[in-house]
Amino acid sequence: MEGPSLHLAAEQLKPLVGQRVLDVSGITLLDKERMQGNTVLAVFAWGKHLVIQFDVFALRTHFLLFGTFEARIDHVRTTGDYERARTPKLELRFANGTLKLFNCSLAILEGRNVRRSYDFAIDILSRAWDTDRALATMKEHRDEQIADVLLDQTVFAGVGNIIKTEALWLQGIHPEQKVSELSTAQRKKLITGTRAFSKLFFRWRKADVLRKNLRIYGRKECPNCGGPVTKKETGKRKRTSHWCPRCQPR
DNA sequence: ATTCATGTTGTGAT
DNA sequence: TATCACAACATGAA
Repeated sequence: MEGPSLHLAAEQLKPLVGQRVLDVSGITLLDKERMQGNTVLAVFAWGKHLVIQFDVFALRTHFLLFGTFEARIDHVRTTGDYERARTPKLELRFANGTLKLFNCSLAILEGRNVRRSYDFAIDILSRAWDTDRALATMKEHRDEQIADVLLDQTVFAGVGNIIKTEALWLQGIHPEQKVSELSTAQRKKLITGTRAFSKLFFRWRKADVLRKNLRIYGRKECPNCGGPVTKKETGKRKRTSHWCPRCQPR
């Protein structure tokens, strides 16, 4: 799950703020009983994290590759997911609804305001996003492939393989290009383009029309030139990249 | 039936 | 010390 999906989740779960946890269950090994009777003080997303703040601690969820959640608040189903029979890792019941978290990595963060421990300047979807900062951090990775740097959560928190792939295609940049081979203008355009695409991703995801709007990810032909798309694991991260060798020359 | 995938962390070998 | 391959987690869609 990429950043925009987490920001959407946080938006959907806002009605839980002020609600008290009436019941806790699930197969997590965390001390989940701590949440029993506790009130949700805030819900927010940072990068690929979803954070639910309680009084003196917070619950941090990372959905990794296979994670999903299901929420019904005021009888409204807030995800496109269907009812799942399997046991949630964690289930929280409130007076106004229920939240189920599946196949995710959970952690308890100590603190009354863990939001302060997150640096929102590197969250691709945050209002606090700092392009100059990203430009500067990028320089510290000049020998790495750009596809690897885009996935680096300490540089572009929230960017995942789809955003990476689409953003590179939109800018006509080959995923295996090294940062040092890109001009400053190219880097700037890539950064602002990645952020702009992330916002589109959010909008499409919300309207459940993401897949059909992806132009190169998972495609066989380049929508720009009609040529064949190359699909290959790239970089030290060995994540799949799709690119058009004609429109994204090395 | 098999393979692949919107991801990260930890371990042990080199 | 750094880097790397690999494992582990765990499920749905094609």
